[in-house]
Amino acid sequence: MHYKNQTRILAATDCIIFGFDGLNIKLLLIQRGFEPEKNKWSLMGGFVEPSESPDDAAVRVLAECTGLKNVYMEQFQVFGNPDRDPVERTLSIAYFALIDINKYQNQLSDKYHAEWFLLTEMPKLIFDHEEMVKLAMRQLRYKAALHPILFKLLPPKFTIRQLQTLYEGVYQTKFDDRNFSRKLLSTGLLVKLPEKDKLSSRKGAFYYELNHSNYQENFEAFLNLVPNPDKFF
Amino acid sequence: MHYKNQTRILAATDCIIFGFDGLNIKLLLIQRGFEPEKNKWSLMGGFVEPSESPDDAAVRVLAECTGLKNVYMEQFQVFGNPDRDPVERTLSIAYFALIDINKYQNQLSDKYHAEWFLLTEMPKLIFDHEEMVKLAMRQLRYKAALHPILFKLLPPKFTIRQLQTLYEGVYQTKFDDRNFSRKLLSTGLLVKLPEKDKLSSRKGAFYYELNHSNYQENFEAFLNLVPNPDKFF
DNA sequence: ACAAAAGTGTTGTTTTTACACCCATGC
DNA sequence: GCATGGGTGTAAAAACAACACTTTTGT
Repeated sequence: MHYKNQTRILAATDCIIFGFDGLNIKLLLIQRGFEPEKNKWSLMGGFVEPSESPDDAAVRVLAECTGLKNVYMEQFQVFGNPDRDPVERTLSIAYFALIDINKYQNQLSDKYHAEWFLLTEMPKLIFDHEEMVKLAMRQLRYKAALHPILFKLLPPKFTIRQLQTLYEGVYQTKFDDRNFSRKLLSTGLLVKLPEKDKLSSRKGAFYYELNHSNYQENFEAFLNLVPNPDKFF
Repeated sequence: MHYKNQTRILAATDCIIFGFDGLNIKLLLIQRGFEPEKNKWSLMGGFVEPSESPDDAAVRVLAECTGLKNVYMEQFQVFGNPDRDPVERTLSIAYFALIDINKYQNQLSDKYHAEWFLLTEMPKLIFDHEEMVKLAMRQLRYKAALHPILFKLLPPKFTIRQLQTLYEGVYQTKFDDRNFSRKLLSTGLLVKLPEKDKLSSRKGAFYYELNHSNYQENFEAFLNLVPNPDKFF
């Protein structure tokens, strides 16, 4: 049984993969492996297979391209202009993913020619992928202003300074150190570790890790680590 | 030119249409006009046509079913389990819409057998439409806690009491009258009109309307009309 | 001893909450 | 004149923003 007189179209997922190099937000891009636009820079994407949901497809594609599983991913928008893909009509369900850049070991970078790019040094992308990046970045700012998602970009142990640098990179602004760390610590999301990071200063800065049960419980609660967040959208 | 060895699938939009009857939130449902599940209750939906984006399709379907244009609509989630439609695989891009229930004149209710339902009196729905409704409601609560979208459910002139009843309906709780009206008036979104609504009390309550330029400017700003919003998600 | 980053407290302001009484009117 | 919902103020608490100095330690 099937529906009559309806047009079936391709469905794909594309994923904006964010990482943080300690100073700036980066995007993981690949050189497209097939025609058209072969070897042009592109987001990681792939078609939705018959047996999988779009979410499944996005997870699979990410795993294929990066070797990573259990990654934070969020569906944020469908891109569906009839002519967005010149070959044939393709709906793209767009996701953004946040990964700890250290976990991405370049396993597959030869195969896919993947590379990290600063947002300011991003090459031209195929199709409507630049628009996707723009919207993903906006979505990231929006969501991160309310919920503690940026932790997903950091290694398990991190200093408050690293976290603040991350927030400052995302919002392209400076936050007051004292207010930032006070707010952060008052959330109860962090556990202070006995070790210090001695790489970035003589004195050394204490490492923290997430209190995972608190983190999960408070994930949906509205946080306010970003002053006047709406001015950034 | 087309992509080889890929499966094309149907793409549809479904729309959760919210209205407010002065006391409670309602949903507009229709009896499905074709097999399978003909005459079962369903969300308003339709297939995405070759020449239109999903957003276009959602707008068209809403106009066809209700006669309404320029409606507030928001894409909120793709539903794509391979077996969600028993006939054949169909992706559904889900939207929610907020309409002034008075504007819906039942123009087409005969054709589509459309009816308003309280959430508590909703009939069984086809496919995964009940899950869609649940998620749409959650999305509505989330968004309305931050942005002044609920105004879209009211007529152009309304009293503060009506608005508060609306918020109380959405969050199923009572708000403090004085705090609510103070917060609301302090947003600068409202303009007091000289007329009063005399229907609901002897004294009469002043009507307000939106200050449209302020409204558009502040739409993205985070509001706080709902105390402890996260407890509702 | 000095350079470089870490860490920490106070104060004034704003925002939020909780709470109770008078007002205007139609009947 | 009374019942009904409309409308308003205040005080205490909490959250927030602005701001500067001391600590640690490797060189």
